[in-house]
Amino acid sequence: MEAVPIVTNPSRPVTIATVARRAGVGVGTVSRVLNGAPGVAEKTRTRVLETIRELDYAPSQLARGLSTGRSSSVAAVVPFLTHPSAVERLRGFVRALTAARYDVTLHDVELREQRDDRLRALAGPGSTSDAAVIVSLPPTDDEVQRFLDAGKPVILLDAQHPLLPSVVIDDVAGGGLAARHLLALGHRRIAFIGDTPANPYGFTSSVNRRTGYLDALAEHGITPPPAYIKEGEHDRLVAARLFDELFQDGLERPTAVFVASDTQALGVLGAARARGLRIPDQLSVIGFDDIETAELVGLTTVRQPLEESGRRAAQLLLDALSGRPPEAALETLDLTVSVRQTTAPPA
Amino acid sequence: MEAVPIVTNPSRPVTIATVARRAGVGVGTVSRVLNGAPGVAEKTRTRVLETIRELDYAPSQLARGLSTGRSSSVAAVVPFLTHPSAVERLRGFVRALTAARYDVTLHDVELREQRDDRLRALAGPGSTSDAAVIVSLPPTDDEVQRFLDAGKPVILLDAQHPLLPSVVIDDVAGGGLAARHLLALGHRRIAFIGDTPANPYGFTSSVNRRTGYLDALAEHGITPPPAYIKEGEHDRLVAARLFDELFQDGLERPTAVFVASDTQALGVLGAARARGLRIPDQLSVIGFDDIETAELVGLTTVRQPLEESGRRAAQLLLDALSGRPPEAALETLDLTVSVRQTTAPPA
DNA sequence: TTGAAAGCGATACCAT
DNA sequence: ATGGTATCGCTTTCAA
Repeated sequence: MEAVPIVTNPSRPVTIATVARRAGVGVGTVSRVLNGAPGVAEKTRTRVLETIRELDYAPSQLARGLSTGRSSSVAAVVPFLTHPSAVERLRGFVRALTAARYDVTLHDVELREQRDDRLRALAGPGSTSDAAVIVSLPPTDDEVQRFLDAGKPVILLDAQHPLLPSVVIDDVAGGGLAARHLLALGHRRIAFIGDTPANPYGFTSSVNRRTGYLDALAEHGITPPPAYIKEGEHDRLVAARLFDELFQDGLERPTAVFVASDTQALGVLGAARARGLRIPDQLSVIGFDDIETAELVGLTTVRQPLEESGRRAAQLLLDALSGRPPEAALETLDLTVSVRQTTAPPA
Repeated sequence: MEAVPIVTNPSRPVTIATVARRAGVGVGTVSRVLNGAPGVAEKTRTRVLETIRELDYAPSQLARGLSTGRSSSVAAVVPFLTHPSAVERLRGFVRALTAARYDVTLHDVELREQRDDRLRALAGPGSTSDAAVIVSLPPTDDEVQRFLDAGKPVILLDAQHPLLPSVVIDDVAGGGLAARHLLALGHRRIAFIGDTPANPYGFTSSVNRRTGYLDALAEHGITPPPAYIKEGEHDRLVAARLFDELFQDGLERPTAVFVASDTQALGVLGAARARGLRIPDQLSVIGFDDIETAELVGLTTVRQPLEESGRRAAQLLLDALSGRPPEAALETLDLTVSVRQTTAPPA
């Protein structure tokens, strides 16, 4: 007794020609039906549709793309590992684009070199995607120019460039928000821990948040000692180390610390716990971003609408793709302070 | 004075023909160079390569795909929002596939209906991807058959099917691990909170973990009262509610609870805190998965190698794509207990 | 070693 | 309203 073959359909793959033949029409007609083009008799349309169903036919996206010059797919360049916030943005982006029947190809960037390669490849010819969103990575002028030359719409999300539509927040204002929250509670000795300005990706949010923090303090006539400002690689453990440095020298201890990202704030929280510091009684901590974990651990933080930012970027991209002029070159999202359990008046 | 046009390259896009013409060779030769095919004189190859560089040419993936029948892209179907663990798996997967020069298209699935649509579309003709990985979603026999018919390799990650290579863990063993950790600490009244077996996606890990838990308890002659076993939607807040139910009736309070996923365990932790329960003194909590947040909050949990599972799935997929026979139809990853701060001997 | 030409599977224009 | 055909940009025979 022979083994029953698993493959049900050993025949040639069904193409538009198969459908046309079977339905007794030309390929042009099938194509019209497929694309809802006008000028097809109702009776014909029905017959074709039926044949399509019988054959379980679906047009090759590849062939369609080659023919039309559009692939219905967009690229998302994301620092996947380094930024949890990027994942939440991506979520909003993918959802909105899926709803619009676009595919999203994911380009994880964790190394400087990858970043360069990806941007170069995506902008060039040969790339499959119709457009791209770049998350948290400011492109250089040359890179932008390449995209422009290629005629590919690009949206910047959490990054900015004069020639590209961007969805951002006002980091300076956000830094001010954080500092003022602490000031309002009565804190005067407020430290800052953030990302190094010399980071390989060109992230600038941390420095801007620092500026906002310094401005707010200045308004209150406060100039923090240089030792209150610690910057290092955007990493939880590095942030913990920086926090510990605050306790070395004969430095007067801060009563509060503003950490420029939740990821780093989480590290600070851990380090503070390790020191036996009661939070918020002995030390207030405020983060920035409001990633999901922030809520889980009760971290007070400056909230930016991460998922919504993804949706907005998607919308701008869809606008650009449909040839509509961008509503605004620069879209700035609102910030609020999510007050939770890590901030309180100083002892 | 005229405005300087931004567009540097108003000319027709550069194709393989452009390169061929410019280099004074046929397109076939350029193609051979592009693909490292043998039989090209070194001198010719150099000239072509140079021309390619001058023109900043890159072959159209679309055209190449249409011609070869392969697109160098694979689909990843992921319950993005419902499972944080899925993101970590995806990370490993994307990394490995990027290294192998494949594109990954992301298919977020949050609704039952989306799940069905996506699987159907990806298996059918017309789909761009050469293969697919499906994360945490067990496909039906019909769905599997469609993939098989289409000749598209599929790997299941955190899911299982007799006809498909799968990367999984032994959930029953894992449940046992969790229970035995608590038993070893001296606990006897151990509750269980998990995902509902009737979930719309067909996730089965929770029931299996429950089985392992029950078996381990039975080995110690313990049969937990039915009220100790709570199941509901896989959601943090739902888990918190289920936990609260443990305190209703005249039920003898458990000294420990095994929660079938970290996401749910985080909810339980919150609910316990809200009740003023000191953890682990008054109550031990152990989760499952070891997502990143688990470490941050100090949750004791059963650890499965999430990112590595993604890498393994990628490897299996690459094997399948290169026609090598799958090394094993079923790959089972190791589990360990990450002991942190939420478990201790009962008071 | 190389060039020419036939597909790959769609779309879109041109007749009819 | 519909069929036929050129076209998209590449790979891959087939000759030379």
